Amino acid sequence: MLDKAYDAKKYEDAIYKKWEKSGAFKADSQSKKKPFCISMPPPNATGTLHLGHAIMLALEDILIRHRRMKGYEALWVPGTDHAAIATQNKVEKLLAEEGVTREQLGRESFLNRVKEYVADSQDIIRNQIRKMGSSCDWERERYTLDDDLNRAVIEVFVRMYEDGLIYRGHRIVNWCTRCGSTLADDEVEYVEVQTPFYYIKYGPVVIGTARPETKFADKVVVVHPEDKRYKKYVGQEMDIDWIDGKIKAKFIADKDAADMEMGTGAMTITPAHSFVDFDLAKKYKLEIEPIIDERGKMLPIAGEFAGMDVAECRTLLVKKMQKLGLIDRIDENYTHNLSVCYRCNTAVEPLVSEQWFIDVNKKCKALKGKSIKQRSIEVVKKGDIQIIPDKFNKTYFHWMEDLRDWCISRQIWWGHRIPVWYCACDKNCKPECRQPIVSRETPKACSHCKSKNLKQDEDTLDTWFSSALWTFSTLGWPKKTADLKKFHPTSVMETGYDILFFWVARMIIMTTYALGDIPFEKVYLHGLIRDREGRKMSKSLNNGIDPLEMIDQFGADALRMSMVIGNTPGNDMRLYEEKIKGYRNFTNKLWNASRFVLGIFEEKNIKSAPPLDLKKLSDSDQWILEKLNRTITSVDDALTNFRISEAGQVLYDFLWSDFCDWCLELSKGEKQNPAVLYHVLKTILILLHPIVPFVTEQIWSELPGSQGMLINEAFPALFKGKFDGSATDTAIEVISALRRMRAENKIEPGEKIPVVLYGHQKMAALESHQEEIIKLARISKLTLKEEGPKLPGAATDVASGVDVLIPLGGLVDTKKEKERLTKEIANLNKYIASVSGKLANKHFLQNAPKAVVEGEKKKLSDATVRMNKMKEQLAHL
RNA sequence: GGGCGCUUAGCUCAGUUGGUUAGAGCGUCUGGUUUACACCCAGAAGGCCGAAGGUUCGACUCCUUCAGCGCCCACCA
Repeated sequence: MLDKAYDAKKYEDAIYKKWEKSGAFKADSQSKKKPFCISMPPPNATGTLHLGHAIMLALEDILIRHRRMKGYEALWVPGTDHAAIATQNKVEKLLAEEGVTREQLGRESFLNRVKEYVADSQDIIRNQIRKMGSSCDWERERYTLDDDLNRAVIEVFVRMYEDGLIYRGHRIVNWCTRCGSTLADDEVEYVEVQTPFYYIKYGPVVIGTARPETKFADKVVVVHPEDKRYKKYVGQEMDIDWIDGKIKAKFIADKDAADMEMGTGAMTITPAHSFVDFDLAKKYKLEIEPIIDERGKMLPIAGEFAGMDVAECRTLLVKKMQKLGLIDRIDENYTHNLSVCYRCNTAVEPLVSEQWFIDVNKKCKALKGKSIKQRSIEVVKKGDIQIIPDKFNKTYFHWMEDLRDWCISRQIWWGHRIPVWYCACDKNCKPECRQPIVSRETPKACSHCKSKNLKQDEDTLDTWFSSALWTFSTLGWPKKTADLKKFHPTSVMETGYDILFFWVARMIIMTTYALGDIPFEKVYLHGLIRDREGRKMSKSLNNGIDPLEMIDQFGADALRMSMVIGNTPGNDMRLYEEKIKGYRNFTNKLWNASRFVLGIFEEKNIKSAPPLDLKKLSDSDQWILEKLNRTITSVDDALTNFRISEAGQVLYDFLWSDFCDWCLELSKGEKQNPAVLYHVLKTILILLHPIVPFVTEQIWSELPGSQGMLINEAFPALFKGKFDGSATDTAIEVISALRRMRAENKIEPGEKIPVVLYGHQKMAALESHQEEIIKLARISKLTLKEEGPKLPGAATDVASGVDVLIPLGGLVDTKKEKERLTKEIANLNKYIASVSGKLANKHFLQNAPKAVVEGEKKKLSDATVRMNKMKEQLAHL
């Protein structure tokens, strides 16, 4: 016998072990079944999982379990990501607490330290993924730094290099001075800050800047060609007084670069520390002179400020400029967007550096003669990849179209080492020796001078380079594995919309290149989980909810449901304890309904599945089977089409309202049909299993005659037959009316009352449900007639065409009853007016579909009948 | 500056291609130990579906404008 209340903690871990041990999560690449595959977005191997991971695990597990039950060969590949910068930062912080820097430790020891840390994190993460009930194939678990995956990374790099898509170049990049590394464009975030804005006299003009410390080498002034104020200077070269004496400055005009409205309309350019200026410098072939170095210190060109931090330099430089009379004025309330590193929030310094890039515009055979940009846009435009919800298409296209070459080299230690070597022989050797050697294997000697003195590139690859290969590298590529053949392209990529660019877009880029194929057919993007006030959960606000704590309190099933119901793809949701508690209550409801049904089986000594005779069904049996059939259809449809919330909602309502409130209550009598109860309960367990796998599996194990584990059960087929539950609908409406009337007239709930029903056309329905009506409406004596007279002083109502009367004069509050009837008649009047208005409209009759017109006619006649009865009753009171 | 989205009951949110007298959960109120469940049961109150126009026989649903809120991208010398 089941416990009185469901205690998730008591069962979940054991159930998970049983699943895992049984091999139920394992997918077979040799099977004949149609494949369904999800690559789990690999959590960063840094610490613990949060709700963002929890919602991803819940959604993906629901999809996987549903498709598995539907007969697909379902594969869910788990894994973790080395998360280059994030992990390195974490370990650097830990080291800082010990007073050590990574440089002091040296590359090798540092990497060992990181490996230890990652191994610990992975253990924690694996455990947490299991806690959520995730039915992923642990034998296929991967890590982005696994040897196999490293091979895939190198393979792609070398191929891209050979195809000319990867190149090495001196270009302006985003540089984090704290991480000491480049960042990709989308790894830069912007924060609004207030800084002083300086207007500085630059010869005959005044220029505005928030960063005077970058201006030491500015030698060119750009103005708009139409700007009357400055037209006279264009093309001139003149001596002007600058920070360290006179310099020569040139004036040029550019209609795209200069904006007359902005600032003073004149600007000087700083090619080495501004993306826009860098491009301008290229355009006009200007000198590109660095001012700030890679540690964020001023270079010798800054004269007495050399070696200073940027901030310090700025303060002192402004003082100097003031003395020199160069400062025109200072605007103290200037707000602008400061670019910062997405991993450590340090200000990003744009600077020029020699780095590796992926060319996004170069056309290439492997991309069907198109560029990365073109291919990536094409596969979504053509619908090969479908993004859910589709509002993200536009965002995706927009990002792709504006994409600049992707800087992929990082000056950090943790990650995939770039497979490039340089000949370190005497520099006078041969000019060719300065060419990088790009190779799959460590080269033995320089191919030009045969020197064995080779040095590998110190840099590692952007972490997103390796995660971009995730869908296929995890399946064995570049080897032609059975897994790859069976499961790629994967079916769905389910992840948060916040990494659409970082990850999803890059997977599309890399897969269309390396495999000539899409990485996945659908992209399902979930929203962010926020706190009760709609704020992002964060450490600094301390408003985060720990999924493990919630699982401990309410169970994994409850947590899963709370994140999945009432939320649609792409939209953020708020989550808080009461919500999770509500779904804990649901799991308990399911538990108790099962407990009740199982009790009946025990009582009747039912030890195995009782045969269900679909030809001998009471009206109530048909009623619940019809509802169940509808539920099966809509749950299947909803899950197939990624409307996961709807599937959960439909099941919630069916279990609670239809099954518990009515089916089980109606079954507490002589007409109880244990076979029907058995099959309905069994079907409910299967249907609910993808969403709440633990509680359903536990109940399943207690269900007499259930075989094997629920996880392996097939998704239910519809019960065959035409089921008519209309008599039960009538009974339900009559019972509800009686309950309402009792409450309105303040009849004690315990008190049994006499009731008169005039059934009219519904006599048969009422006769067949007398027992249930008497019981559920607490009736002492039921008088059932086809029709009859109004009873003086009786409370009356009409339900489903049946006159419902409670003829106890003393019990009825006549005044209230009059008020109620008057109000209802007024309502009906309005309603009838609107419906008959519609039906009087020629255009409506002409244009509306027949079914709609018929529906309106029925509405009108029903309402009219009801109103007439109400009027009669009112007259009779 | 460009783009996207949201605005429905006190709160959190559903509402499939336009056809409901607009739904759920929580909360509130009235009552309840009835063959599982107080993590429960029965009942009730509560909404001009952000505002104004338009299209349509018909609009919460489609279009336009506006307001408030939010997000993303670009970037301001």
